[in-house]
Amino acid sequence: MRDELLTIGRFARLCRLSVKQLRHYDDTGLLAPIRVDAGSGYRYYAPGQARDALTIALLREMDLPLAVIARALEAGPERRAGILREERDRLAERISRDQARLAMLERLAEAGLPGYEVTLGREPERRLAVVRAVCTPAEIGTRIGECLGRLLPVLGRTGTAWEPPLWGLYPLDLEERLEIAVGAQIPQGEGVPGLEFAVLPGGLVAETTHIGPYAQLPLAYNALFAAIHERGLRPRAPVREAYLVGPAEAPQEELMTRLIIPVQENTA
Amino acid sequence: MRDELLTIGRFARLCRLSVKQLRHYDDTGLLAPIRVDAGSGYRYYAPGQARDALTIALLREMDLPLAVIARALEAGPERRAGILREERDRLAERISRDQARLAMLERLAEAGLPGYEVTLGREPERRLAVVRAVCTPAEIGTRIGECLGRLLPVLGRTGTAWEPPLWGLYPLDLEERLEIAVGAQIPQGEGVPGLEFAVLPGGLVAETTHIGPYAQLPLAYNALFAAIHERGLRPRAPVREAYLVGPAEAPQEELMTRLIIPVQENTA
DNA sequence: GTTGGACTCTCCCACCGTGGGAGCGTCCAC
DNA sequence: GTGGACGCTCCCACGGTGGGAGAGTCCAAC
Repeated sequence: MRDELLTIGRFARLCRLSVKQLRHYDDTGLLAPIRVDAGSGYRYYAPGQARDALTIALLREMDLPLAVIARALEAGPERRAGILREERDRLAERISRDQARLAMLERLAEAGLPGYEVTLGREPERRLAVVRAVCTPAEIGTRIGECLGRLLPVLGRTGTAWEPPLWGLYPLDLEERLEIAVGAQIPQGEGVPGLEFAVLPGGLVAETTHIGPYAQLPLAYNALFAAIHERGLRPRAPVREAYLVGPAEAPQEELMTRLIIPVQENTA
Repeated sequence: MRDELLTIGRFARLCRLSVKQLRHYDDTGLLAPIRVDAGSGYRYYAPGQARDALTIALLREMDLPLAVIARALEAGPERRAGILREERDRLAERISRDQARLAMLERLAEAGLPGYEVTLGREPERRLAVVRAVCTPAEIGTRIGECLGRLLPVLGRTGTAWEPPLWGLYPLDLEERLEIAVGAQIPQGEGVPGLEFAVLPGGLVAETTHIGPYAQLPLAYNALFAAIHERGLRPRAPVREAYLVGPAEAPQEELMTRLIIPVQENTA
């Protein structure tokens, strides 16, 4: 008999969901029982609702948010496939983020937290031809690439004899709106037509060298900032990165980056 | 001057944490400011606290729970490494779970939700020699392997002419305490010394065939249960899996499994 | 018909970490 | 001394699930 209705407990066991979950799905409109007794408030489900409930259980197992599941249930097959593809991409992204985290954790567990030798030194003044950009922290990688794509052709076209390495300039704080820049040191005076000119003042700096993927730079910055503050110094913008061995020259694992932060005595 | 104290806002920018976070870490005892003004309640941080704060930010970035971070901060270097290794393993596990989810999602997005052809049919009675086990849902894979490890040697030793495929028996509901069994069909009568004997009654069943990794079996069960309930039928334990092509014979992608659920007319 | 036990109801709280906002107090430089 | 930036506390929200209290309901066995 198709008409036989099921109480919430039976239905829950049938669909591998908990009673709590079913009530929650009712409250949020995701899956309402086919009948609710007006007097007692008892929920009754039809066997035919098991398909939806099972689908919900399945999609929850893949960690889709309930809101997304709701859209997927209401949508037709083609839109549903689109939604699932979106979620697949979201999940793929999370996996790659997690893999980066895993690598960092690995490194931390083996090398320990310090691991970086921080030195104080003096930097000479440097004159750079730079390209600037504004972005969010997540976009840095892409934006830097774009800046390089604008910087290098101009240097080539104008025959500028720039001196490696390439430089990256960053603010001290990782805010939502970051002003970043990529530059190349140019030999003298007055810059390159079509490129902005910038002077990095010389003076006291703290520095360290990071070897490995850029995703693990935070480890190095951690050590660097910690050392700076422990010495009672104050970091000053912009933070400078010198790309000693860049992505064009070597695989991720062998990238070499010098991190340089100008510092100032903490004159209170 | 090392003695200069920082207000919460300054300190937050320094450590790439939000003010809200710092207050929360104070409340939970993870990182207390070095001084709290008794009158105004203002929190003041010492520059030397930046190391801890930066470490917290770093570990949070790797998604470690605050409680774990707290333990890691208090612990010495060697215990810290141990904690980090644990977390690394946890993360690795999550990644592999997510990868399984990703594969299922992929399949769902491309093949759509139905994808399985469910047929109704009649099964003959089968006599099995079985090995039983009790486990949680997560342990199924391991336990089944163990059962096989107990079943096959006895069959070989006794020279029993069993008929492939191997069978798995499962309860209908995935509860915390699952009674599962693995069995082989034996030709006649009275079983095998040292093995339990079981009879699978013949009768009406719903069935479908799954090709692919076991992690994606839920997709097939979803279709199967949905079809059963839509036809107004009632599933009956035990659910039977026939391992037509098993892990010993083929790679994950080519595993073939027949899912069989005895059903009963819904006599109300 | 009654009783008892299994089931169901609603409502509140907890987890975790973060952010938003209200309403009010404090600090410092002009 | 005044304005604006900054600080404080307290509450609520997100996501999804579980636990538990206290009360009501259903049904089968007696």
